[in-house]
Amino acid sequence: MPELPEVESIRRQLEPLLLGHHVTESDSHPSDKFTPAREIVGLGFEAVLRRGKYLLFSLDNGTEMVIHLGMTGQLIPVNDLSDPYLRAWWKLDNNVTLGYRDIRRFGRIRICLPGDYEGTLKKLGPEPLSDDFTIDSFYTSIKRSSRKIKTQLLSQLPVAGVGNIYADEACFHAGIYPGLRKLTRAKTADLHHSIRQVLYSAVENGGTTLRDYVNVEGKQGRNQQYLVCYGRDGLPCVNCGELLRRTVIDGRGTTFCPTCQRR
DNA sequence: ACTACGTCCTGCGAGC
DNA sequence: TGCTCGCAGGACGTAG
Repeated sequence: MPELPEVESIRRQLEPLLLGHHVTESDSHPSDKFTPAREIVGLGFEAVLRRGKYLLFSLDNGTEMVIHLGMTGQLIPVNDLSDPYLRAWWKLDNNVTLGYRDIRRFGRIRICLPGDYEGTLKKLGPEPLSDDFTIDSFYTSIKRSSRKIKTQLLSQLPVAGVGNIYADEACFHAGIYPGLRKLTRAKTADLHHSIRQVLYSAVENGGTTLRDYVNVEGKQGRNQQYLVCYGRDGLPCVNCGELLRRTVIDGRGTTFCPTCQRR
C-alpha cells in the first residue's frame, strides 16, 4: 500500500530516468482506469512531481499525467510485456520501457491540465513535510469534522499522504486512540509532530515493504523493520509491554496499545 | 453538507 | 492434502 514515503521514493528514482525523454510507444489494459496512459505517445517528460500519494508527470504539451498506485501499483522498467499484471507501459527514446504493474487494479492513470484536478487530489490537505502543514491548520481542519481521527487522516483532507500504516504508527507515537472523535490542541500538536516524524523516517528508510511495494529498482523498502504498531497485534508494546490489540475502525484494520492509547 | 458504508480487485492464509 | 471463503485496503459512489 504505497503511501507518501513509498511514492516519494519512487518519484526520486523516476526523475532521472524520465526527465528529457519522450514516449515513443504505449499500450494499456482496456479498463478506463488505465487507457489514458496511451494518450502521451510523442510527449516528453519535463518534471516528475508528487502530491500526497499522487505522482504528477509534467509533459511538454502543458498537460500532466496523474498516477495513483492504489494498493499494489508499481512503476518499474519491464522487459516482459506479457506479464499478466502489467496494466500499462511506455516505451521511451532511451530504450527503457517503463511499466505500470498493479495486481489488484486499484490504481489509476489520468491526463489533465496542471491544477485541473478532480476528486481527492483537488481537495488534498497540505504536504506533511512542508511548512504549509502547521499545528494551527491541522487543528482547525480536525475540528471541522466529527469523524474518528483515523478516518480523518485517511480522508487526505487534514494532511496529504497518510495511509493505514502511517496512521496507526502516528497515532501510536502520539499516544492517541485512533477511534477518538475529539482531540485537545495539545494532543493535536503531538499527532502533528508524530505524523511528520513517522513519514520523514519512512522516506529516509526508503519506504515500507509488507508485500507488494518495490521501488523503481525493484528493491524493497527498509522501514518495515522500524514499525512499532502496524501489524504487531498480539505482540508487546515497545513502551509498556502490554499486548497490542487489533480492532476495525470505519472498515479499516487498526492496531493500538490499550494502555498507551486510552479511549 | 456531512457521515457511514458498500464497491472494486486478486492473492493469500485460515479453517474445514 | 485440497478446497472454500473471508480478509486486506485507497478512493469513490451512493444512501441516509
